[in-house]
Amino acid sequence: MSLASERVKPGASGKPTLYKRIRLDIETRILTGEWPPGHRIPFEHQLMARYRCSRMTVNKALSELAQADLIERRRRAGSFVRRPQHLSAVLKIADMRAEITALGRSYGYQLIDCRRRTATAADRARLGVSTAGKVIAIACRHSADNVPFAVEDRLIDLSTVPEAATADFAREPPGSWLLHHVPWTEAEHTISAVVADDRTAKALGIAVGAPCLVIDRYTWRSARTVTAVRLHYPGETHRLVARFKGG
Amino acid sequence: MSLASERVKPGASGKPTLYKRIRLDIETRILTGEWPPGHRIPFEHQLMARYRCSRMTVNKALSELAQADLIERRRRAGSFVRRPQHLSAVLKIADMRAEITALGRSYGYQLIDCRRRTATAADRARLGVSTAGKVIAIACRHSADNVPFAVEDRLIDLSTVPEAATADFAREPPGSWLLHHVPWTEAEHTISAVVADDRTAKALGIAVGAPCLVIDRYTWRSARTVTAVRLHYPGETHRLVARFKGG
DNA sequence: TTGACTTATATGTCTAGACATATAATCGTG
DNA sequence: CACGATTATATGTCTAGACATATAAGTCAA
Repeated sequence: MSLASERVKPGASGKPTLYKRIRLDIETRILTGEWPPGHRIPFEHQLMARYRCSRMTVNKALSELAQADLIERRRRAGSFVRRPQHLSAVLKIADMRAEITALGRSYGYQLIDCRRRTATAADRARLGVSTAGKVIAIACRHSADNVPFAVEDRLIDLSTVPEAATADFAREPPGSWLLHHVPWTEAEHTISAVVADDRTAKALGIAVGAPCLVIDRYTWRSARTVTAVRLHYPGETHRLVARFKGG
Repeated sequence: MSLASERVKPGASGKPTLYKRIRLDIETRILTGEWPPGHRIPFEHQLMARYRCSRMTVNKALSELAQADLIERRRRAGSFVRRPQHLSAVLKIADMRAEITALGRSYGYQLIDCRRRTATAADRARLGVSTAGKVIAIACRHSADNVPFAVEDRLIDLSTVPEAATADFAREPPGSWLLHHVPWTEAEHTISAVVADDRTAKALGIAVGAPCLVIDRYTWRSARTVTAVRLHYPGETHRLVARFKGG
């Protein structure tokens, strides 16, 4: 048996691949606190020696850890364990139709109100713009198996998305239309809880005072506001669920 | 000028690097709908030809897109645009103390109740285990600047984390202790909205019937349940915010 | 037609180099 | 001592190969 055979070979003995093992090793040390925030991770060339592999392999492991925000990489200085992030939510932008049909339920859509107007002061504040261009204000409802699923209250900035003026939002939900016509570069989500007011309760078919989950989403395309949307979900029945892996 | 100079060089003209450009190109086509869900992305060797680069470069771009769940890669078959994910939330596991101090507020912690017992049927159901081992049940409160921030109701499976029996949860919040002593491999979050019941209202110092944001978190370590925790936040004042980039 | 075997192929991982680039550390100078 | 120039170094990206592996597709026999 040659000396080289001591090296961990890919796929050897059913184990995960080498770069995954390196990643998991480091991740474990971080999550157990053995390497606390601020700790400098061994340099790539040190990890090369420790795992007897090439730099690209340790680089792949470290890059993925950096992508996951577990470590921070600084040229010339090295890689450092980051402070744990705040409790933060990341909600993927998705189409309500896709969301509902993926649950195996039939999708329904009703346009409640759609009007085009010059942005009011309130509109400008909500969109975070200072100039008074045209906007479209939309109120609509999404339902699953003919039961109200969410009500949507949306503002679209026509100066960013002029094509939206020609879209038929009676036929197509604005979320779907935007997702298919406007690439977004940045988004912000805020999740909160409220109790249903009269109008929301009526639209969702729930009691006034019942809990609602509220999601506010702002979307930008290269520093220009695209749209601001507020979604009300009935809190008793709707849940946001996410499962994810740490390895 | 040589033929090779036609190739996009790293750092040329202040542009992003090549693999990032490839990633952005593909991402844009997906997000605009030009490549709909199910569409097969050009094979790596085709992208090599199109961008005149090595396979490792396109592989890095595609790997990152796969990590972001935008595409799915299947051996021998190719890479495919994934259906948009459901509206799903990813909440990073973080320490409540870190979360509050990061907001520039002082952290406070009060243990309300802590008892060790053999798992009841309800405990087993909540933890998703079938055997009746020992558990620790904890109720506590986190506050920011002496104002209640969240109440926590937690169950720890002692058969997975026997060391927890010796921890002093009157001194250290169980979330912090676990984060520093137990590496997790998987987690699941559920966000919902409820109205405060009597006990919750009293602990949070809000009115009965006021909206609350509820986060349920389950944590596993390699197929064994570690802990189940339910957090109640006052919905009027607390918000989960996340900002993220699409490029 | 169906099931078992074979083959072709796209992705998954890895190597041993290379040059680019940001920046911490050092050195010199006013 | 303060500040600007230089240097060393760790990361960032890339190449042109290699072999491993899962699997779609084709082949052949029962």
